[in-house]
This record gives sequence, structure tokens and C-alpha cells, in this order.
Amino acid sequence: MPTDSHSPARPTITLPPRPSLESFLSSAGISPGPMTLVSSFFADDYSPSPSSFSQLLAVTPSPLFTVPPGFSPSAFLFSPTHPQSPFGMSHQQALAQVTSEAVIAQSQGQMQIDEDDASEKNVEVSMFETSQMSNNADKKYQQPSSVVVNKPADDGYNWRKYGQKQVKGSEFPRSYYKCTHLSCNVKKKVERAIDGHITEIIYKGQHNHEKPHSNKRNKDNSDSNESVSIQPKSELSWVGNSDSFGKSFSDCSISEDLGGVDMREEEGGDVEPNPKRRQVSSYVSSCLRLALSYYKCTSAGCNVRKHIERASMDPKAVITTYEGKHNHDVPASRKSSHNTSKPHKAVPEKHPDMDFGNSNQRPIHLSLKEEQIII
DNA sequence: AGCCTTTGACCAGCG
DNA sequence: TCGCTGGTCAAAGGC
Repeated sequence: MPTDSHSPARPTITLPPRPSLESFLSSAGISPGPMTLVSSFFADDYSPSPSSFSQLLAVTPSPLFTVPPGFSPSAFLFSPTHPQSPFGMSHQQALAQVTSEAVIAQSQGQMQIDEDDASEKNVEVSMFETSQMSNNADKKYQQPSSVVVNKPADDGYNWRKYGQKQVKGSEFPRSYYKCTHLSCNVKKKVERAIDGHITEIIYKGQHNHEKPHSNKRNKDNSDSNESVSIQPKSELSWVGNSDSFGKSFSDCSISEDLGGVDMREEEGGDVEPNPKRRQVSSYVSSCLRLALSYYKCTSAGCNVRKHIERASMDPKAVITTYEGKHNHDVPASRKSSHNTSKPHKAVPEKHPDMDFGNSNQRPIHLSLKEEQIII
């Protein structure tokens, strides 16, 4: 049994500053600071009818960047209705650029594991759709597509599925893939949400080769309608239903209060909500909210609720909103995912999602989550 | 023909 | 030791 078959610590990966990303953000007047790159994912199979599948990038408060004064979220939200950003970059291009940053970092082992600072500025990456996005972002965007649930995310490499396992607490199995490249031992696990969307891709090992060129199979992947929607995996347990997924999202009635979308800092946070953050928050809240699915924290006595919604400004964007504050600590087994100093095993859960530890809930959180890179 | 997915069985780790 | 669970193997079949 190879040593990498064990469950090692799942360190939080910190994306190092990368020039292209920085320049991209700086072009928007965004400087490094407490901000988060938020991504809402288009999810076609949420839709009752086939439609395009892509991704939406937005920026909301996060530990990574700061919204400058005068920042206009509407100017930074990329959507099909705002295909061209103020930075001369379509949202697809922006997506491609940002996501490719992550993939490059992953593939080159450049993600830095910063255990000491992980909670403050980590970017957890859970999705890799990037090379395909990079290459075919615009094209993909225009193409109708449906999610092919049985295929892994195309990250540019070729994978062979070698196993599938029913994961406790999930209706969907976990799939195991190996890189098909000769002598490359990279593996990945693909976990899926109850709705069939990929929620987490865990890479194990590093590719010792370049990404394959467009061979037939790869081309097929690239040109296929395959896409995935990935939501950051929850650190808490949630119950709920997704029955409302797929509901019509043509109207944009906003009736819920926006208290749950207050952008606040992590627990302990001292932090006064940045007006500009609120701007983002309010914008997202008032313009994008369409209830799709509701989840409730399974912890006894905890009334925190999570809404997964489709953005009205773009029906393919999925927005997660948290309502309330956890009155309990993060379950120990899940805490360990933040405590990268100790190995831990994956924790079964009923639904994928994100959490913010014991912190105040954030409405939207784009968490690019890279589980582990084992050399 | 080659590569892939599927699927049941097997193995190891852990409580 | 036993049962549970996650990870892997490998045969079978499909594309």
C-alpha cells in the first residue's frame, strides 16, 4: 500500500500572490487586504431546462483583498448580462485567469501551505475547472451545456476512474481518479453534493508531466458540454432540501431582510463592516437573491440557516447566504480541517457547503479550496 | 484495439 | 477482535 493512501493532514493552501492576478485586481483598484474573491457558480443542472454553464466571478469581502473606496460591485460582477468588465476583460476571461492561477499553482506545487496563517488569508481551493475554462471560456459560455455528473472536472489532465465509493451521508458516491499519464501517480477524489454537483476535488500528488496536448480524448473533454459546479465543502453539518432547485428564477422578488448578508469579519472580529463591503453585500443581496434551497445546521439548538440561491442577474450563478450565527463550536472533526497541523480524515456530511467556523455568517464566500498537495 | 467506466471484492485504518 | 469506513484492485463490459 503506497504511503499516500493514508489520510494525511489536509493543509490549507495559501495561494501566493501572483502577478497576473494582482494586476488583474489592481486594475480594478483592488489592493491586497481583507477581502475575498467570491465566485458564484453557474449550475445548469439546477435549471429545469438545459442552458449554458459557466461561472460568475464576483468580489466580496475576504481576507485577500480590499475593496477600494468607490468600488462598484456592479462593475466588478461579471455576468452574461454584463459580459464585459470595466477592465477590458470578459467575466469568462477573468474567470479563466483567476482559476488558471489556481491550477497553475496546484500543478506546479506553488501553493504555499501556510499553517500558521491559514485562518487569516487562506484560499481554499476545491475546484479545478480551469484549463478548460481558460481555453474555451467564451466558447463554453456560449454553448448550451448540461452537467455531466459522471465525469470529473476537466483540469487539463487525463484521468481514469478507478473506483467509486458510496460515501456515508451522501446520496452520491465519491469517485476516484488516477492520472492516465505514464508513471504519474496523481490521484484525485471527486465528491459530489446531494444535487450531483461536484463539491470537492481532492488532489493527491503532483503531476510529473505537462498537461497533455489536445488529443482526441482531451479534445472531447474540452469541447464537451461537461462542466461542473462546485461549492465549497461545508465545515459544518447541514440538513435541508434542494427541492426548490430548478425553480423558476425569472423573477427577482426580494423579500428577505438583508441582515444575513452582513459582511463581517471572522469571529472575534473587531471589524466594523466596511461600507464598501456592505455595498457589495447589499448589491448582491438585493439584486441576486432567489431562493433555491434551504439548509439548517444540524447542531442541536443551532438555528443557523443557509440558503442556496440562484442569482437573478444571472440565473446560473449560485449564491449561498447564511442566516444567523452558530451558537456552537465547529465540530471537532471539522475543526481539524482548519487546524492543518494535525492529520484528519474527511468528515462525512449530509450536504456540502461552506462555513466560517464559529464566525459570523457571510453571505457569499468564494472559496477556492485545494485540499492537499502531497509530494 | 485501446481506453474508459462500472462494480463487487478486498484491504487497511480506526474506534 | 469486530465492525465501520475509506481507498484500491481488477474483471467485465461499453464506447
